[in-house]
Amino acid sequence: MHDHSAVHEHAACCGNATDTLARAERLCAERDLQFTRLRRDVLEAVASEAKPLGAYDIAERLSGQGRRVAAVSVYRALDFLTENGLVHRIASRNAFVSCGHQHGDGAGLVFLICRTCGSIDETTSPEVDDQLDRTLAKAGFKPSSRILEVEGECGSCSGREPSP
Amino acid sequence: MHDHSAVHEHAACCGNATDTLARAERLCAERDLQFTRLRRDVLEAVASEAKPLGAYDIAERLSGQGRRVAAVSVYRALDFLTENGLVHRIASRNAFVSCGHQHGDGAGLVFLICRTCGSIDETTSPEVDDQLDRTLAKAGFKPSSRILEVEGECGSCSGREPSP
DNA sequence: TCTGGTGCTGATACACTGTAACATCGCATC
DNA sequence: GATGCGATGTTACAGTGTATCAGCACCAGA
Repeated sequence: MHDHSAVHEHAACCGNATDTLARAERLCAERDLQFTRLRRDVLEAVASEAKPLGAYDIAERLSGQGRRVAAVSVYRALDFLTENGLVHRIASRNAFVSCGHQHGDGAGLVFLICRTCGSIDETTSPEVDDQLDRTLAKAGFKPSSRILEVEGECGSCSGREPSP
Repeated sequence: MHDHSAVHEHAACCGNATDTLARAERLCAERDLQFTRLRRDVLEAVASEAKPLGAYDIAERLSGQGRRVAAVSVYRALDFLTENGLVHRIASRNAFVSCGHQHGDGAGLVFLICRTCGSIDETTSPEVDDQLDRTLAKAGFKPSSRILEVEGECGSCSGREPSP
């Protein structure tokens, strides 16, 4: 069903897809939102990859076997999922990853994008948030949302020799 | 030639376009690079707006009067300008702004994008950089580049009443 | 039960963003 | 002049995202 030959071996991978789905289901029940089949399938597709997926990739994965999922439907599902914090958009890649954490809604996320294996990790850093808030206040700027994405090499890949 | 009816009144605007061009000329001379007409025109277009411009916007502005500038040419010019730090790409908008500062090449920039007037300011913050480096080190991640973009309301706009 | 509204999905079309490939031009160098 | 190189022009196309309208399920209320 899905390719495991790649380099990544993140905890965030496949094993957690079911967790993510369960959490989503709970959250939607709490907020009285519909966790429909399409939304579930889109979330599952995203959650089963540590790499970010494009909307068209997702559409392709969900299509086949007599089912056709158009990209536009995927976008709508992704809008829903991002609004509810279940999925994050990676602006620098025009792609999406499932949210691995249960952070408070307001938490400032840092995305770590590995150039070598293509995987994405997310962290939070209150210290960075603090300093950033201070910087913004000094500039007289009232933030409402922010994007912080770092490209580089992840721990697993820098431990490994670069492939020849 | 260009619309001044808008809300913004940033110092970064129009008056500085000539400064930016002069700096670009100097920099290209130093590095033995060609500062061609197209590159100059693209930079001028970007520098004369505090708002980020899309590549197709730029192409449109440069076209007319018997001249036709295709978007692909604009992209090439933008590649050149971004590689040399004269222009920055705003990932969250798929758009470009001219670089207002003379920061060292490695400096971590923070882009402040105003939702109300659409203008973009840029700052740097060594403190944020410090904390971010620390966070990345803790995660075992070696950064090579990063994006930090904040959306919100700029000082001039939050002083002003919201338009009805 | 019927009816109307609301929210989700399907489908088509289209706009915007970005790249590939090849031809041409100008310029420096040999 | 011949050659090579970088920049630009041109066309075509791939990838990303939105607008719009139609159908469908489901629920509330008459």
